[in-house]
Amino acid sequence: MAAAAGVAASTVSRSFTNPKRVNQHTREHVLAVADELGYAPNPAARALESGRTNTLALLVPDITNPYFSGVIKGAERAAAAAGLTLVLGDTAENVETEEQLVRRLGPAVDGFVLSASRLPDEVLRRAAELNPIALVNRATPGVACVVADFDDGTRQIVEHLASYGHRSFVFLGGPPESWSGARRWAGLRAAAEAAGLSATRFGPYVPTLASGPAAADAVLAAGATAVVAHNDMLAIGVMLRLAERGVVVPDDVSVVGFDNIVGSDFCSPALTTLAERTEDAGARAVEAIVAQAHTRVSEPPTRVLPTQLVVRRSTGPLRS
Amino acid sequence: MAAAAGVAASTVSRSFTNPKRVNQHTREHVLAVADELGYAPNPAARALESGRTNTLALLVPDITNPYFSGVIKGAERAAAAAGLTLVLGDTAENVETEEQLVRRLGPAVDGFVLSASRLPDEVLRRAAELNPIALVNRATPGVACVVADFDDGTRQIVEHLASYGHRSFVFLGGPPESWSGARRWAGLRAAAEAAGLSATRFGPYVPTLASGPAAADAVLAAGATAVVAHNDMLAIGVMLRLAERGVVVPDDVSVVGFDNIVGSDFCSPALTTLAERTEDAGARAVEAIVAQAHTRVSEPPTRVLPTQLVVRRSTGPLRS
DNA sequence: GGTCACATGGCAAGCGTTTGCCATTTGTTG
DNA sequence: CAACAAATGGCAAACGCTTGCCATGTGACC
Repeated sequence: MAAAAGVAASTVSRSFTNPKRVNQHTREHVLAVADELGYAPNPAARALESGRTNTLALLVPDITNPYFSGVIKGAERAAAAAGLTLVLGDTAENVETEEQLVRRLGPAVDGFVLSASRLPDEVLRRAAELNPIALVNRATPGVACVVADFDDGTRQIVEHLASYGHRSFVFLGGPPESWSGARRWAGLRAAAEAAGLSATRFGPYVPTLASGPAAADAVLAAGATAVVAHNDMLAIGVMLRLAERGVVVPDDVSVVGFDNIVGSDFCSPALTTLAERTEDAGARAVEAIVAQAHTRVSEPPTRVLPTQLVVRRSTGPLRS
Repeated sequence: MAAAAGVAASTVSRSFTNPKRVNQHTREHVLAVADELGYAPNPAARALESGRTNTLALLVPDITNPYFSGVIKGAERAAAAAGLTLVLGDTAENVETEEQLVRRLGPAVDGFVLSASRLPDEVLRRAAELNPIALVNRATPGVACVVADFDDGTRQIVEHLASYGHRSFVFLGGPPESWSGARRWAGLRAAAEAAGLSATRFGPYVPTLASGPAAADAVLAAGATAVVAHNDMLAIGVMLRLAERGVVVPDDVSVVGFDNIVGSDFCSPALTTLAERTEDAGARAVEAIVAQAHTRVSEPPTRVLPTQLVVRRSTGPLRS
């Protein structure tokens, strides 16, 4: 390339990265030749020198889970806006896979967004020393994170149920390792106490459609009038089973989910659910990493994103 | 790293890439030290030397569209199995964005998987000269591709409707630029002719829930007894509107979708839809690229993946 | 014991950029 | 017109790894 343009490699380099350092005329010529040759600076060589790869990795437990689609999209958009390339990794809900990916990708990226990470605090802390890291819906001291406001969200849920006259509800728990699952239950319990409701936790359940029958049967056996499920998939699975058993939602039982996934709007009845701003979360996490790249601070910020209860047809008044 | 292990850099390198070239004992020691130090070879430096980045890019029109989740997951899995890193790009259903991404990522990756590409044949051909490319659900001469068997799939749909006594159906078309949309309609028309049914095409519609009302109303106005929608989201949108207007599916109108997305199983009534093997498609596309990296052939293969009609409750006998 | 093949480790030359430093040219100022 | 500063381009080192080549050590075979 340098030869083709009749200049030194350094001039080509500066034409791309440091315009003011070369004569405008020269620069135009270089760029013209580059365009003609379809030339673009080799990113690997660039990375070698600078140590910066202009690449970010986003790790999620399950790419196909629609809940993470929002995070992915938001991160992708923010990364593109910052001129960064996004590498996507699927940890298969598996701690070893996650750790391995962090290790393997480490030298190849400028930072990690870890969504719903299962990594122990200790491992996270160590990884954060090597690469900028931002957590989504997971918190650990010393690492930047973006979390949904579950305290407020769960309060909204409880008050919504209370306003319909419910005096108690059942929480169908998800995976025990889930940080957000723990936050949800803690929030629900606190809000229930504040509102004078009684809350019971069932489970843990694998939060999928397939767990619906077992969970629904447990709910019926307990004679509950309201159910809050770990996520929408489980909530929908429960509703399917309830319908099968002739139980009417919301007349007999009210059902609430978490996540507001695609489908929670068109299942039957449409599901009342707590919506998180997942795209925002992904974008903020990327921004946090970009900020860290500039200036590392000892105690990175925790951002709390608002949540909103989307009220649909799956909740209703307590049958008197 | 070399210093820490007390060997030369070349020995470290060979310990990782060329085990037989190093004494097993030495190698174990090197790997042990590497593990202790959390060391991993710098991919950028590796890429510089070899020109291979061990990275693949997957471009999809919309990451959040559940239809592509399968392709992403399949590609991710196949890439991981081949020791490749997957870079994900969202083209935002936009030709310029797609072209720009291909250009920008080109030197940084060993190949592209382009899912539902909107790029003109000419551009694709040119890009394929620079990087190995595999297309998913898009075909163009000279480029490897993996496509669903729409001819057979549409035949299954038509015969299914015919078996219920339907004598005609309406196809609700999607975006005019969609290659698979064109294949779907061509297949339906051919199958309809073969089976002696009459087929009419409405649209184009933006294939989302939101287009449901317009499409459903057109269907009702035409007095159709069966509808085949461009995809599941549109099909579900139509069903929601039909329910709103008191039309019973499948008693009054049968509805069929494409894609078998998450949610087609729990919408009401559950949707009869043509399932593609999207994970397989993603995996096969990655494999095609890996194969090309070894040996470039003049006319790369087209792989056709079977499709299967998933019959659920949204289709039924013609009301007599 | 002498030869030879083979196993193994080190040396050093790149790979394509970036960047600090120097040389040259051009323009400015007193 | 001298002296100096600014603009601009080139040179060369460095980034961390791979790999061809060479040096050394070891055992086998005659």
